[in-house]
Amino acid sequence: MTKDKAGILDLLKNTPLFEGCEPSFLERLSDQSQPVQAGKGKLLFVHGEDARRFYMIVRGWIKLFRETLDGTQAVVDILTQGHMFGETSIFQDDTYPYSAETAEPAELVSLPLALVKSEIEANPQLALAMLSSMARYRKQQDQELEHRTLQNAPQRIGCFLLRLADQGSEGPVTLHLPYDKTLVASRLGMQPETFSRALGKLKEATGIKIKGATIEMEALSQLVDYGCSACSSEFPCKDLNVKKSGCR
Amino acid sequence: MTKDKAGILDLLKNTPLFEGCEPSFLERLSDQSQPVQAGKGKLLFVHGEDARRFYMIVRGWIKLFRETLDGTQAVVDILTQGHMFGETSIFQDDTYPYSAETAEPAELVSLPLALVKSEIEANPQLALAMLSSMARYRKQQDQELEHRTLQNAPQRIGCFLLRLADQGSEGPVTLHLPYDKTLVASRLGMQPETFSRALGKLKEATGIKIKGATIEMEALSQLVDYGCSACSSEFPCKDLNVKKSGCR
DNA sequence: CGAGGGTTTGAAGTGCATCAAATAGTGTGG
DNA sequence: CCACACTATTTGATGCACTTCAAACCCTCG
Repeated sequence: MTKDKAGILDLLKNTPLFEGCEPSFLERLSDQSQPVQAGKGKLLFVHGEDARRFYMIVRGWIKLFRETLDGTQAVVDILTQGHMFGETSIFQDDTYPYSAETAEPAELVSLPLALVKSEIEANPQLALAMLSSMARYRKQQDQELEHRTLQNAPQRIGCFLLRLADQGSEGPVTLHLPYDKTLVASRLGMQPETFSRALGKLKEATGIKIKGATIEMEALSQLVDYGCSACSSEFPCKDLNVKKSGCR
Repeated sequence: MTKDKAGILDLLKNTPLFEGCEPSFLERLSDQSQPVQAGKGKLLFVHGEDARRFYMIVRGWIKLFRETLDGTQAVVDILTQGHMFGETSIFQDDTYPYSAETAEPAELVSLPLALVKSEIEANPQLALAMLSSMARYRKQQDQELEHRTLQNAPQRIGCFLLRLADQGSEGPVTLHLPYDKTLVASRLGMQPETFSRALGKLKEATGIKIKGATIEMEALSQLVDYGCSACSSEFPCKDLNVKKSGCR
C-alpha cells in the first residue's frame, strides 16, 4: 500500500501543519516526495547530519534518539502514523537535532526541506502554523522534564497509559501497549527490568489488570488517583496525548 | 536605574527577537510597557493563569517552575538580564505554561502580549525570528532531557560550569556561580545536599578548586574530560550556554 | 552578639540500575 | 503439530546514586 504521488498529495492536504497552504505548493512538495519502506531497526538519519529532507509517517513506529560518545542513548520520542519529524532542522543550522530509526517496520514519505523553508518565508500562515505546532511540542517536552524530575517509575507508566487512553470515557477501559515494553521503557527513561517491576507495582496499587500488552481497568480514575497528584496538569490533560504531536 | 520609556525602546531595539521590526511597532510596545521591581521571592505569575503580558529582564534572576498538586516543584529554567519569558503563551491558549518568581532581587519590564500577537501575524520576519528562537530553546530542552537521563549529578554540574564559561579560552579559568547553590541544585534537578556532595566529587575527580561560589581550574579540559563523553554534543557546545536563550 | 538563611556533613533509607538467570512467547523448519 | 531457536519479559540478588531527615557549621547582616 505504498503511497503514489496523488496519495501523498492527499496526505499533505490533510496534515494540520499544511492547512491553509496553496495547493500548488503542496503539489510541488509531493512531486519531490519519495516513499520509504523499512523493516525494524533501519537508521534513517543521525544526529548532526546534514538535513535535506524531513519525514511523514504513513504506518509503523519511529524512534527519535540521541547518542553519547560512549554509546548510550536517550530516547527523545516515539512517533507513529500522522506524525512528522526532522522538519525543525530548518531552524537548527540545517542539521538533524536527533537520530531517527524505525522501531517497527514502517512506511514513510520523505520530503524536501528546502521547499518548506522557502514557503515558510513567503507564507505567514505556514509560519504561524509551525509556531503553534512547535509550541504544542514544547509543552509536551516541558511536561516530560517535569515528570522525570517529580514522578517515580510507576507514576510515569500510569501517566503514559492515561495519555494513551480516551480521557473522556467513564466506564471500563482496555488499552493496548502500542509497541514492545522495552521501547516503552526507554521512552519513559527507565530500564526494561525497572519497567516490568514498576508495572507490577502499578497493578498492585491501582487494581488494573495486565495480560501481556493488554491493560484493563474499571475506570481511568484508578490511574488518575494514583499518579496525577504528582503532576502540574489537572487530569483531563488534553494536548498531551501520546498520539498527538507538535513539530519535532 | 529604572528604565523610562525611552530606555525601554532602546532595550527592545537591541533585542535579537525584535531585530527587523518596524520602529513604530517597537514604540507602541514600549508605550505600553510597565517597569516591575521586585525583591527576592516575588511571584510574577502562576502556571495556567491568563497571560496578558510577557517580561524582559533588566537585572536580577528569575526562576521558572511548575508545581504539582502535592506541592513539590520542578524548575524549568533560571533566567537573567537579556532574557524574555512568558511570550510563548500566545501559542498556548493564552495561558502561562509555567510559574515565574524572582530568585534574586530583580528589575523587569512587562509588555503586552496582544500587540506582539498581532504583529507576528502581520510581520513574517518577526514570525521567523520567533521560530528560530523557539528552535534554539527546544534544542536546549532536548539536551536537558538527555542530561537528566544519561548524566549523573557530578557530570551535570561539570556540564553546567562549562556552559557558564567562555568555551574558547585555553588557559586558567575562574567561574562564579551566578546564584545560590540551592538554586543551581534545583536547576539541575537535584537536592541541595546532593549538589554539595556532587560538587565535592567533581573537585576530587577533576582537580578544580572551589571557594564558596568561586571555582577555579587550570583549563576547561579538566571538566571536558570528565563529563563530555556522556553527552551527545561535542565539546565546544555553542548555543547551549547557560546565559543564551531562546523563546520560553 | 545573635538571628537566620545558606551550606555542609552524617546516617539511614529508597529507588533504580546492573548483572545473571529463568521463563514466556513467537516464528521457523521439519 | 512439535521441537528448536531466538527474542521479549520477568525474576532474583546486589550495588550505587540520590533522597531524606537531622544536626552542625558558616556567613552575613542587623
